[in-house]
Amino acid sequence: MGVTIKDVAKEAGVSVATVSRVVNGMPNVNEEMKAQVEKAIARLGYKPNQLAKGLKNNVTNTIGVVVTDISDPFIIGVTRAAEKILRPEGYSLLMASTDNDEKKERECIDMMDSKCVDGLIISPVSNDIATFLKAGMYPVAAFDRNTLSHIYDTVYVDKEKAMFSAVDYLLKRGHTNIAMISGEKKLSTNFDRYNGYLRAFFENDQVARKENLLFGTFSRAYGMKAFKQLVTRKEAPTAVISGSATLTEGILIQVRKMGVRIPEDISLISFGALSLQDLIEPQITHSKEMQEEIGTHIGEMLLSRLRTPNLPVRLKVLESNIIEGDSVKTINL
Amino acid sequence: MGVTIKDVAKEAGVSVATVSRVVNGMPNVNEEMKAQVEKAIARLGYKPNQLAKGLKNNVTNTIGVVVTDISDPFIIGVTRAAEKILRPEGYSLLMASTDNDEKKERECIDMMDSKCVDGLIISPVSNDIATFLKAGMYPVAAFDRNTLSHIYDTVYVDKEKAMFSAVDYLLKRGHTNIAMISGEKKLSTNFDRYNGYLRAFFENDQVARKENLLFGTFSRAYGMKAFKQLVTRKEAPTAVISGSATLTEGILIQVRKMGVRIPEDISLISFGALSLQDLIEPQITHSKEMQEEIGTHIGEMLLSRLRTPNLPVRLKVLESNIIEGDSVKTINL
DNA sequence: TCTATATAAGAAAACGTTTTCAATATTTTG
DNA sequence: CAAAATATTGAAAACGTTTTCTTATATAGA
Repeated sequence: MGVTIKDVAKEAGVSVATVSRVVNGMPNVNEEMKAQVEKAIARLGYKPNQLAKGLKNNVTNTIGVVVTDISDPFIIGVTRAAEKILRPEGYSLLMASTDNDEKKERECIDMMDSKCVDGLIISPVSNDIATFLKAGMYPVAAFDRNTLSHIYDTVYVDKEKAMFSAVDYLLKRGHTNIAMISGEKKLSTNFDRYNGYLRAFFENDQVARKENLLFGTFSRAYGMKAFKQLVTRKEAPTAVISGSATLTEGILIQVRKMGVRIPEDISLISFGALSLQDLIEPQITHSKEMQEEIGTHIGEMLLSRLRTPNLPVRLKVLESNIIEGDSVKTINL
Repeated sequence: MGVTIKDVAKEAGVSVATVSRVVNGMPNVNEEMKAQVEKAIARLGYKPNQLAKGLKNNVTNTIGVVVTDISDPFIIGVTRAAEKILRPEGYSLLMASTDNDEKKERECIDMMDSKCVDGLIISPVSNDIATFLKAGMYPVAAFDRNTLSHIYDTVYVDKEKAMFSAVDYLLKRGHTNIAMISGEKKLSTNFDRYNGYLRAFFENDQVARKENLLFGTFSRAYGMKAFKQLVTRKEAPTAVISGSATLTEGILIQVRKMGVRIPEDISLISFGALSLQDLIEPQITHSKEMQEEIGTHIGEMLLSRLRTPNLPVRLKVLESNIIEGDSVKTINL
């Protein structure tokens, strides 16, 4: 469609091979010729076709990003941080949302595959992703879920520990009826949280109640719904742990709607800070989502593996501590 | 690298032409052969190489998205809405941020060009973008800036009118010392605002002051800085208009930091609602950014033009009305 | 039965690159 | 100055597709 290397060759009166050599800065090309060719390139405005280049060289300078939802602030934060690492190295990002749907995830990966991405950034939904991913055999970096950490480079926050800390924090302050609102049950991140939740109860010699663990979707809507359900129970929990910033937003909207007071009526701990945390009353006690750190690590891991493919598989576990606000009340025993 | 059409042909004992015909559902292929080929495809797990396909057919099923910053909530909102339209039709999104830098913008467009995107979504920075964009001649849909509305399909919010409404609203309530905090001065959107600002003063027989128009970047940091500067002036404005939700966030953080009261000490109108608007005191009087509407229109425009390229150029102008909150005080004259 | 027409399948060119290989021109060396 | 080494160039194959053009086979018409 546009100007091809052949056009440049004709314009400069040389062969396409020579033009290619000039374009790619190969040695052994006469200075005079080189100047000729460069002039022709400028005159015609030639840009190498990356499709053809990719087909020949097996390199597209494109990284696929397969995530749950590209409009989720957490995901965006991670992606943007990774982009900051990858873009300066010449990579661009091909993005697709899976909406936490295994079928869509598979489609996305197939698409990335057939578009020959050089690498993949993924927050895996399905556990058997490896079976249909291995065909490609390009570098993969996973985050937020640790189901694939034995196969692919992974960076994730230790959710078991984070949840343990949150529950322990609450138990130590006299809460025992502690609810957790989280996203899709099948995600490994939720299994980790579940374990952390149980361990905290176990170590504090308390007994957890099954009905206090609520799973739905990482959305405002579910945050609202779940919180409402909790509050209207006969034995409403004295504290709630929210699984993500987005869920917390929903919870807070519901809180205001129902006129519930935090922390007087119910205590709240959030996984992930709100984007306008500072402007909201009360300050929410939370553990950081660490989008920046995750994204940066993901970018760097991918980059290093693109350069030296047969590195050993790496796992980067980040720890997130509780940052105290004013949303937890101490109960007198 | 992976399984090619040649492998399938060999496996099925037919020619590549036949395989291609089967894959693309072309007529004139024997049922028996077809079954053979399909079995071979399944056995080998063949996926057509989109690079090769794109090279041959001039179709990549990829849409380039060249925007100021992929982590800006407004941009994300638009992009996600467009993705909802485009993805089901088989397109995926190749994203790049320009950071409002003309050079970067040009690089991004060149990159999209050389990766042979089928179409482009763009919020243009530079005004002479058309000169280096025309080479490609693929469908382009622009938003948020109207500099290219005579050349490319464009959807944008009438910022002149929106700003007029905001200023008029304030003037009618007794404010005359009205500041505006906005982003990069060179952007057309700011020129429109400037015009709206002046027109409101003119129609209300008031005189505008040049020093009340502040331009910087669409960032929290600039919102904080500009607001501080305004408030510490000897003749501080009685009202501030913020050019974007992100700027408003910065302003509000500064407001809290400095202990300024809204609207008692200073009134505020924001272009764009905060994501947690409902949770913040006071409710901010604002005009909607309309991300969803913009993104949906962009997606639909692009889609229709991909299908029928020689449609006349379309311009969709959206109107945004003032939504009243509690952040504007009426001054007794 | 012989020719005309559909139908089915393959061979090969093309898309825009890179790269190997062979050919030529230039320089160095003895 | 001849031979060997080196530097420069171009022709052509290859990457994985699609598609045009043949060709072979089957069906129909006379």
